[in-house]
Amino acid sequence: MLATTLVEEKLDPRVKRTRTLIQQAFTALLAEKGFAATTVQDITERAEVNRATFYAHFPDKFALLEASIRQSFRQEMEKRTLSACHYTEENLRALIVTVCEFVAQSNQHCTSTENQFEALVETQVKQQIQELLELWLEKAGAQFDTKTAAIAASWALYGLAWQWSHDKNHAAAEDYAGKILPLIESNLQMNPMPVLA
Amino acid sequence: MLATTLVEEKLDPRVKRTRTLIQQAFTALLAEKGFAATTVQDITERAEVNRATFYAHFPDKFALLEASIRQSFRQEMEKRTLSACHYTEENLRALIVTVCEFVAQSNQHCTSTENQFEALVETQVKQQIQELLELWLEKAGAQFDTKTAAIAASWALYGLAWQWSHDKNHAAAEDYAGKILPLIESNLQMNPMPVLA
DNA sequence: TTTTGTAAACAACAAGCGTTGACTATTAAA
DNA sequence: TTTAATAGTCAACGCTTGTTGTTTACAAAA
Repeated sequence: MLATTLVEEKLDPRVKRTRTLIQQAFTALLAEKGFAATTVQDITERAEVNRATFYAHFPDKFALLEASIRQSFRQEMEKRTLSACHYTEENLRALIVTVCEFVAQSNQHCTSTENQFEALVETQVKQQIQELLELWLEKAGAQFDTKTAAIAASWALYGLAWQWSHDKNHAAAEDYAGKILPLIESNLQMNPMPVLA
Repeated sequence: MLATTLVEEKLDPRVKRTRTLIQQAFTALLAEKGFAATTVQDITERAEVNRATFYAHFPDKFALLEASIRQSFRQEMEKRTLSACHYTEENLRALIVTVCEFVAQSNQHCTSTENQFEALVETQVKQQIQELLELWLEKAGAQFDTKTAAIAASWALYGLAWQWSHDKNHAAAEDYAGKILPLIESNLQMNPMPVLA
């Protein structure tokens, strides 16, 4: 396994090229055939890279997906400048919408029960939500156990977003966000009493 | 795939025998080698059953695990007569303890990052928690959206249990249950104001 | 430019997976 | 007891996976 620098600092141009080719091929195949149906061979053929080279960069196709998901969700959050800011009700609302839309979009790539795909998305997204919420709570100078609150809130949020996205005729993400906002807030202890419609 | 009756009603004795053998072999191997290291061949050799027969009963080893988990968690709940009763703070506390202990015990079978194993446990356990909580809420005649509340609570509960079980020197399950009880209750809207230590 | 490290290509490997078709054994009903 | 249905066995298949050893190509330093 070649050196995998998370921050892409001074990277051998060959490495950069190969990774880009693999990522592009993967993204395309994901849209075409879905995750389960895509083999490592498919990816390397499309990328015009040797199969052994793939394994020099990623342990398996799951690791590749993991990296893709993490990157694209992070981008989504940065686009909405979520990571930089602090806790407000409006920021939380924006986060909920972001998660809902991201999950909904992800699930287009997986036919019915591509279990492993969904599990990977879940892990990556949840982790980033949790980190963000913990940051918010600490910035807000919360007196209670911020870690525990962030865990509960991130799981609850992801679960609700997942369910919403699997509801075939779901409301607009913005409306749903309004509905579940007090519920998430109660996990963060940011309001005294949640009221669910 | 042979007929898979969830309730074991009038089942060909050969089928019964084969399934039992497979389940037993699987359970043993899980304890010995962990899930990832166990192959279908291992299972069928141990069970003294042809490999093709395995595929007549389960699509793959993941489906087998799924069935095992569902069954054993259900048993665990029944042992504590959780499924039969209604919502009380004490029952919720017992549920939390049950989940914590089950997750902790499950994770003994998976070395470090057996990701797929954990994901399967998560799905099965969460689903059953959710069903139970929804039942409790409806029995209690809740006026709000019980489905949404049950989803949030089950995800939050599982997430907290998971984190607790991965904390290498965690407190006793009973103590932890006491700590997070108000948090879970707030998702179920069963108390006005959670206070986290 | 030459040298040196290292990425990528290539070919071959053992292993596991999931499926198939022909044959045998068991079950439950006529 | 005979018979029809079906569960199980067996051997083989094509395919994907992850790995390895060798050779070639290239990037950055001397």
